[in-house]
Amino acid sequence: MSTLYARFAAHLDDALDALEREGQLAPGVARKAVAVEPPRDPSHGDLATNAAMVLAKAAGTNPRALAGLIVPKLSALDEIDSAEVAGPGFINIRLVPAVWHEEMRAVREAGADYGRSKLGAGTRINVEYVSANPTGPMHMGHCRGAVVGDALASLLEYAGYGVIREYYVNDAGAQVDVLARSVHLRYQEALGRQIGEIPEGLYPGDYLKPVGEALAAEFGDAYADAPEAAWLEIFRRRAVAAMLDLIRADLATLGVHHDLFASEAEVQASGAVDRAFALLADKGLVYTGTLPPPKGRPAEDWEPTELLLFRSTAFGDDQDRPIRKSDGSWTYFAADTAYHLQKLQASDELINVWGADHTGTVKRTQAAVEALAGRPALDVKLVQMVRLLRAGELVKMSKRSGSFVTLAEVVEEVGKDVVRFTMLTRKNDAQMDFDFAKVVEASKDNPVFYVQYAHARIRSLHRRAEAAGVDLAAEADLSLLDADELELVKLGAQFPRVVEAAAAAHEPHRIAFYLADLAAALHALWNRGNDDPSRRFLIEDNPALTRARLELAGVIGQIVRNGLGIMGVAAAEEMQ
RNA sequence: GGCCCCGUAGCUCAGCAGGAUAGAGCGACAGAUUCCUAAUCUGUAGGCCACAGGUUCGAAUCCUGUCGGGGUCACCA
Repeated sequence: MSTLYARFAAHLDDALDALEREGQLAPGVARKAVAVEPPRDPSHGDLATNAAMVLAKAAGTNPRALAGLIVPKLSALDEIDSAEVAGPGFINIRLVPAVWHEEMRAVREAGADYGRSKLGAGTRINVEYVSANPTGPMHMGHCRGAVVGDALASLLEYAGYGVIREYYVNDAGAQVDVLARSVHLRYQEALGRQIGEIPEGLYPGDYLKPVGEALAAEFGDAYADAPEAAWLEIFRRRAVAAMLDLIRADLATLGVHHDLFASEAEVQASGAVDRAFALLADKGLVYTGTLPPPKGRPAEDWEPTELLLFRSTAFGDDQDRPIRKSDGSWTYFAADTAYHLQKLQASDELINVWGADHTGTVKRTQAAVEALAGRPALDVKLVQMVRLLRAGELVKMSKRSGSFVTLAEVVEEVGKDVVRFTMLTRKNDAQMDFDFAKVVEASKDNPVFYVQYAHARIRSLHRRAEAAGVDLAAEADLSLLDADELELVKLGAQFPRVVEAAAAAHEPHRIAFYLADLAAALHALWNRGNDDPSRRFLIEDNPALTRARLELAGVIGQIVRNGLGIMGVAAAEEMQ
């Protein structure tokens, strides 16, 4: 299925070919900058192209003159009602209504696939998101990344990419040892020991109690008084597995499911790190050296140390990065590099969705990927903080007391669909407020509600039509639709374009904004029926007109569903 | 101090890989609304796109610098 815009780009191409044959245009001039787009101002028509302005210089003429040559070729097409030169040399094109009727049939025919694209051409792309440390349940800090990553993955699938949804489990560092110790305490507690206050530095949350109980049931008191070395490894494994179960359950309430959970410990144990740096050493990118002292702060305890370094500055990083600590073990960065190599083996492109606090590590990671892949293959989407508000008041979260707001609580309170939609109402790198009261408000200022309402309205309309005996499968005479109604079709017809642009930019929020626009246009059309009953969708004594308008509603409903589907939001059949 | 992100209407934010007179919602102002097509509607006002240069037919968008706001600077994960 080619989009309407691609089709007219092809028509334009044909016109330019013809001009070349006629000697009006030098052959072989690059047309890369030529665009066929909907003009921003609808009064300029349905489509506009900048072809004449872009090509005028190469044609040795001025834009308006060249446009004057292109226009007759386009005007000759049946699908084009008029084409005219405008402004500095734009060509504005108006299409005959039949084009829009045809597009409506295309929506009906493609159904849930309307808007799907071959843009990705099967390119394999790995989206890594969430990757929260496996030390406890998900809290709201993880939520935005989870939704953005998941929607981005769906968007890319819709645009024709082969997508892997991946979660990197940081199960190798110091904090999972802390987790194991915390669990050991809960284990002792389950055995009836007095443990008193949870010491500073351990995880105090109650969610570790069941893990301790399970270990008590499994091992009895075998490890109760044993030295740490005897139990650390096994407790860590059990605890991480339990935390991942928690996390998976939390993510499931959001409708987020990963294809793959990759273990940092396994990456380290498998020898992948050695292999990755052997590769980089072959390229001359590994050396032993000394880093400059830290900048900004005066560092009294800093002393120059020889370390094994990766030459990330060769790829734009600010300084080279250590790959081995002075105790000989790999740094986090080293393991991360090996992990990215692992991902590259199954994918052509990588995307990491990270919290904004990881800003500082973007360059080195991209440097490592570029070194390994031979080209820049990693895009990093940083998601900014979400402030939680309750009726305008900031909800305080304290890590120390463990009184963070969990993801599960929020989903429980406002629902999965509201959370997901709301998280996509800002672009990823803008800060966001999440107000419990506002996100569930049933009013026009709440895009979540307004989009759902639009869909529910359409469904309710169809239900009533069916009850009144209208045959929704019957052929509709779309020529009965008026200009305002066709405007709505035109907006709907932009959906495939929006999908492609959003996918290319890795920006799922664009779908949400588009749906809000589409919903507003639908409501506006609907509201005309308040003043003028003849413009309602159901006209009792005019079955043909009713049928055409119902078809329009159905088409818009389909597009809303498809857009919401990408966002992972269920379309409402009715409002409450 | 280095690097990254941000600066668009009074507020909250869009602005589609450079396009024509810069948009939406809220708020303000002026009207409409005894409607089960309900959870409002119509219209108006409001802008030096932080600032200064540059690139070009054309810049909110790309480049450089300045100012202002935020984030980040580990052999941590």
